[in-house]
Amino acid sequence: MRIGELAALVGVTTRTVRHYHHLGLLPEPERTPGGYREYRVRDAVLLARVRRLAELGLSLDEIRDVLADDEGRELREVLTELDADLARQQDAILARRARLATLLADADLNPDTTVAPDFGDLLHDLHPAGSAFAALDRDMLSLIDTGADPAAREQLMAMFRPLTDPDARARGHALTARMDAIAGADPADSRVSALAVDLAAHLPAEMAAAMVASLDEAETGRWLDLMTSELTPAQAEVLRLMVTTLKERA
Amino acid sequence: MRIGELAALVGVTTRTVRHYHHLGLLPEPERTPGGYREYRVRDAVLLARVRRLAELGLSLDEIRDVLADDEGRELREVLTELDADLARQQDAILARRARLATLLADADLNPDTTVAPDFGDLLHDLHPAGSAFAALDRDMLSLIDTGADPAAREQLMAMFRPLTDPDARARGHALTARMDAIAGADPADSRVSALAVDLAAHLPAEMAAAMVASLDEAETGRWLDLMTSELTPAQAEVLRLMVTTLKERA
DNA sequence: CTTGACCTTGACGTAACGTCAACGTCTCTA
DNA sequence: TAGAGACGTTGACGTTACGTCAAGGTCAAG
Repeated sequence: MRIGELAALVGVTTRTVRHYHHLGLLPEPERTPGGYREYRVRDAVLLARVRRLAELGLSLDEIRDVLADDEGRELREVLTELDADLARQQDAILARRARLATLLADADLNPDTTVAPDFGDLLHDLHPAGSAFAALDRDMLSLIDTGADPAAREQLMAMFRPLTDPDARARGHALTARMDAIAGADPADSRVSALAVDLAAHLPAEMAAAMVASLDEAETGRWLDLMTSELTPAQAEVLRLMVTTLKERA
Repeated sequence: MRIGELAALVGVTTRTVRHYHHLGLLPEPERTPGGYREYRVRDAVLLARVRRLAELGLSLDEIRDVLADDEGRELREVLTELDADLARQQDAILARRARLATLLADADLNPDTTVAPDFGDLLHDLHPAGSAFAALDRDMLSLIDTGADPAAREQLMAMFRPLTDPDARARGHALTARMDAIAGADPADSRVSALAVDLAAHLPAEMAAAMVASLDEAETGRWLDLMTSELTPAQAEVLRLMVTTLKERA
């Protein structure tokens, strides 16, 4: 038997056979005077055994270990471990398909794949279009959202619910407009401190508490720096003053 | 923000971020005078979006296509296709775990992973140890077994059942011994033709029919050549004569 | 001024083969 | 007997999504 026939017999390519030779998974057979590998039935059996293990999902390295280890107890260990690994993969696929299903069901309503559907709607409603500050705020919130686990996200949504009421939304839009208006103002402008106080008053109590608390945690405390570094001096000052106000209130 | 902070924020490594730059999945930000990449919140949002799609199982190439395509209809297509792919993977894992389970359940009884457990037992019983001919025959049969689908394998097992009866096994062992005995004989030896006739008589009718039929099929017809090429001239002659006898009987 | 943490580009390594390239061998046929 | 076509040989690069050095530059703190 030459290599093509062996490969066809076992259902692999000749490249695969040579690869297994190279890795030492299959012994090199005798050569004909012309240099061709000459296989016998035994080689086909050995190759078929390697394929069986490979199709179970073992890596070629693992297969070599198993074959070297006199096929005793090593095999059970590896197979058991492999089964556990497959179980994990099953769970992972299940989770991914679940996320896919909600995404697909919602894709028509909400073409923004950045963020969970419900939270995406919320962000979309909350802020007026065409505002640089609103864009930044939306980015920050969607970032926080993507980094959160489902429980934390639910908590986050709950905190925002008071702001989705029509009256609150109108007040929010007005505040956003004032933030845009002072973009070029002096940080000492009297409108700056006034806006900070009004913003602090506008935030629901729970949200204010969460924001203050987050400032002391290394992982979440950076949001204020991140935002101020992308705002004008006056706008940054508004945020800093607002946080000060929130702290005093706590 | 510098690259390390961005990466930590989104939960990836800096290498990943640079990789995405290289592939054009994430725009290169401005550089500081020192040559450092300087990121803004928007970049974190873009990176998070890429990660979301990647974690769903899209390849980076697919992600680039999706992002380039104005996020319209392309996304639905890819996601639907991905879901089908995941479903197939689930089935594959399920099948592998099933095979694993039977292997694990049987591994103590039968340490031979070359062949299905039940068929392995059968082969082990059928032939005496220490016979070159028996070894070759076992190899051939296990090869045929690994190449067969479950239905064909069941059929195969059924054909062998008559040979597992104690009397039949004793007769089979005697025939194997005779085959070994004539290894060095002349192909014209009278024991050769006698053994061929006795072998033909020993085979169950169904098996004989299957063997004769297989000779005319390109895929399965090679078994005779494979075996004779690994036997002594006299033994090969026995097989050829046996096949002739079977053909005449049909 | 040094240290240490962070950044830069460049390049090789991973798993399991697929896919040329450049060239020899074998078998069949004209 | 010569040529064609099928098949074999080794060698090396491509694939995926980064991990992991290497060799060096930048920056804040002590």
